[in-house]
Amino acid sequence: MDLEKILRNTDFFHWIGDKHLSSLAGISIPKKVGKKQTLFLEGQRGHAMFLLVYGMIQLHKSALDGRDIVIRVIGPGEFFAEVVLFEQDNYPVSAVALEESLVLMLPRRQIHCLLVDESFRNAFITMLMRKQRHLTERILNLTLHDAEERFFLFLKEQYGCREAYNISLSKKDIAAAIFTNPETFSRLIQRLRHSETITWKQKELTLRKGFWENREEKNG
Amino acid sequence: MDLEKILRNTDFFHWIGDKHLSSLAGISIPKKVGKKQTLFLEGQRGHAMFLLVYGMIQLHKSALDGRDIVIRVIGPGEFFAEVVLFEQDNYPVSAVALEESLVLMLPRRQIHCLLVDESFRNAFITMLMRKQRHLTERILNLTLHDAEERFFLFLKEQYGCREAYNISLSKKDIAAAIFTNPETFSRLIQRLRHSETITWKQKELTLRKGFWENREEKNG
DNA sequence: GAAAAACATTGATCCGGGTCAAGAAATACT
DNA sequence: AGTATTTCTTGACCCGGATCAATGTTTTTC
Repeated sequence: MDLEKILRNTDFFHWIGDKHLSSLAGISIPKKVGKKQTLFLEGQRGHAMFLLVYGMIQLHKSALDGRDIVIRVIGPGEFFAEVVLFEQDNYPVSAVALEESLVLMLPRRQIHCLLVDESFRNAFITMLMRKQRHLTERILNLTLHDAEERFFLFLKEQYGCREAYNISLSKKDIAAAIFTNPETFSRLIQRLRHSETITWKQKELTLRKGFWENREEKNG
Repeated sequence: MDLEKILRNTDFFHWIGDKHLSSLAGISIPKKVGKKQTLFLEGQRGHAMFLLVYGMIQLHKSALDGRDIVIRVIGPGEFFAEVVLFEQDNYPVSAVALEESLVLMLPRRQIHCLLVDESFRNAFITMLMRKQRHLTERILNLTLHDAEERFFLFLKEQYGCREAYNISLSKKDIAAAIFTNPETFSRLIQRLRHSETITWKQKELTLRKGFWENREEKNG
């Protein structure tokens, strides 16, 4: 596996000069995470941020009453846990692999060195801003969309607008990602099946032809 | 008014060397914003971030159906609209003053120059991370607390844990900030009045003695 | 100071979706 | 394989809070 190539393919490292890129590739540590395995726990100390190469990672926070809230689901090419580079040493969320995944660990020290380079710095900060925007969208999403809309937004964000999907996540995990529970999600799926909006057997999810186009008009 | 002193008093600029601080004070443009006045609109072009000196600024986003969602309420000493420094030129939210406020405009160009300095850079990025964490908390808040809890969290965040508050915000604005509507908020207030948890006439809000202490036990 | 506009309260009604429970189906375990 | 455990589905029930509507109250405006 060619780390340098992987890094190059993320939109983030696209901007970086070869010199920095290869030095980064040199210091990044690849790590496989099996399905349901925990990468780190909320509150744990840590000195590295991560880049997801393939797979899917769920970031969640635990409430005092034991409930878990999914903050976001990370897809390939995305960074996470960058908070640990600066503000504090403890991971603010827990990270669990929803599928078999490969991550690169990027140690804090090296990232700090790279920040001296202006192009790297700007790319890094831009990435942070994009995250912030994303979280903002999620708040919007949460308050003014119902479960159905959140489901399709989830599909769009994680896999893009397609007509057929190969879903390896469990329904339970999807339910959590769209802030609902398995029961409600199951009912939602039934409704969509009956209205012939979707079919879903095993891992094969397909949408009614022209689904996204019609949806766009409806929502502007 | 001594800009340099104001800047020095924010936790952010605490770290900055005098040299940078005064150069920043030199380039920051103070601006008064009257109650209900708009500082900028979602989608508008802009090249400056802001620091709130006093007052209260509401950041909100408009949905397609016309509803407005409050992303957050900015208090004195906080930065906002920093997204415009990097990722894109357009403000992603609208900013309206909920009370008479004073802001400092910090033009993008100068901020970029300051980022070359390591201590400034680290403080800046740390500030971004803190925001991210804050948004994350807000998502948690939204999903697992009810209106009552959100109200007290709002009080705590905006004014701290006190027993008496002087509230200049309208109930309507508070309702929006805690993601509910005026009707529900009004009913909530009545409930709290009857259970003798609070009194609230005019701008004077007072909490039952020992309110916060008892609350802490209850919530861990 | 009167009219208009914005804000606040209260009541009646309704619904999305959370919770509890119990069975079915799929996975994992030895 | 057969059992155990987790996941998924379905039904019954309930509740927080949104919505609509009507009225009272405060603030703006001219």
